[in-house]
Amino acid sequence: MPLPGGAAAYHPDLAGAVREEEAGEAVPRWVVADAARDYPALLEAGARLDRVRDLRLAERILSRVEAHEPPAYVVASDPDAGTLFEREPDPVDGPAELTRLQAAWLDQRRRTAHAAIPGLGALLAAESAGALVAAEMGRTGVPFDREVHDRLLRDLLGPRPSKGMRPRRLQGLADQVAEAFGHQLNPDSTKQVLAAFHAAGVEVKTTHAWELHSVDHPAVEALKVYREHARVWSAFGWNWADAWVHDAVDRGTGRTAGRFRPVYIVGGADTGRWGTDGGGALQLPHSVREAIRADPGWKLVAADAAQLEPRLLAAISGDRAMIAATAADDLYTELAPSLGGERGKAKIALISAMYGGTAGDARQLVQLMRDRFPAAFEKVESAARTGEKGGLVRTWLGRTVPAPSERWWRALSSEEGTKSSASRGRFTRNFIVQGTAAEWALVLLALLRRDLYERGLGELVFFLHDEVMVHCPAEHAGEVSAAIERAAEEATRTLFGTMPVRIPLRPKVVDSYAEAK
DNA sequence: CGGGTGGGCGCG
DNA sequence: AAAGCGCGCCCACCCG
Repeated sequence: MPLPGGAAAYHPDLAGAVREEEAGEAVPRWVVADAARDYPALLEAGARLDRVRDLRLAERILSRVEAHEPPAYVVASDPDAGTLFEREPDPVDGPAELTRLQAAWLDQRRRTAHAAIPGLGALLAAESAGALVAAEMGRTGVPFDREVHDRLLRDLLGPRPSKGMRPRRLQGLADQVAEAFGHQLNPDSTKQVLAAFHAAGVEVKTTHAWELHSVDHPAVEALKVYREHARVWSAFGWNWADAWVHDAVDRGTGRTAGRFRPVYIVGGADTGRWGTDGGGALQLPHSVREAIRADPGWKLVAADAAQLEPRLLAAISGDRAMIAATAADDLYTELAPSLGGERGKAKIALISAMYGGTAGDARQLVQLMRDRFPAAFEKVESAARTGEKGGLVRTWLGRTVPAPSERWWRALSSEEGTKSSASRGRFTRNFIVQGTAAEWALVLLALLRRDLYERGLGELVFFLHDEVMVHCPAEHAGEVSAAIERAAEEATRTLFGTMPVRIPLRPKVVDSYAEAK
């Protein structure tokens, strides 16, 4: 499917044709050049796509899969190479764009087969489904109550100030910081704050909260509160709402309702996690979440996967003892007897193993991991070792790390080499876990999206790494909760078959996002 | 003056 | 300077 604008040249009503095909007996899998670019216009015209292959997203995944070997298309002995266009379906009398899309799609299909990675087809399908979800959620938006948001801001900051001024209470905090130092200064200026601490005889290297934590000076507390409030004001305050919250006309009632409409970037992170382009949807502070509210008569069903990454580490490593522990709702509590005795220690042991932490208790707790869960430990260790040497690692379904840069290889033989090598090792160590978690979530989204649509239960409105949120009529909330739990189960089976790993998604029916978690 | 970078901190 | 992963966003600051 080429871009809607250009498509009009040879199809006067693309959206209409799409609607017709989608309603037909055999639902197609559309080949799209770039759903993020092309799908919103179709949605606007009322044409929903059920299944697609997104060539742009697939290309990125494939090119990284292939980074370790010569590209398939220059391998002369490849029997497919010469037959590419012979296998092409009916010739198309369309713009060159269509021919190019078709060739690109066939090429990707051949390369996918050539890569011989069992999960790769599923990954490409899931990534493409993600593109649909992202566009649909971006269009739908998160239900958002501007009045509640305004009240939260006023309580925290004081009334909305005129342009160029700090809110009253924020200015009060700035004054407190200045008073504590005994002179005027801009608390937003690291340079000035650092100089002020030095003048007061406090020899800190940075003004990070964690470094100031152990500093005994009256400015510390005021500065901490100032920064918290300043962040809400600048990144999630009135100006943010003006830019990102729109009014939507409520179905039925005709009332207008606020909708926060971020722009999601599918696969924005190397690990396959999503990013956002403006709007800060993935960093919404807890302090403003109360403003995310269901419409009257509707509910939000918010669900998050507890300890997603360690559960996936258990699965991808095949560590039998750890897989058995995933039967528990709280993995950390379950593993505490084996990992340091307390829940908190078990958590540090697992997180440090996945992140490559060595400080404090971590080193010792990671040793416990090695002793008690050797297969899980070896999985992340070997990923780290591979990365340190410049090797490539993959997620369960085959998403591959970007190859190290030329600069990285050059640095390897220099003074800096040890540091960059260790850093790369921590990245690849974490990549296999975070990346597999991202693809589990993608599969979940794809399954849930279809189920919600087919049964008309509600709409996906938010996704955040290991959380999903559905907005639905109150009477559907129970069914939506069940659908979410089922989708999680099905996603787990899709990735891991009969392996007895458990990855529960816990739905909670709420009126406001602040009540979730 | 406008773009690029680093500090700092929000989220998972 | 997190001891340890992945991001985005804002501000101050620097440089051309």
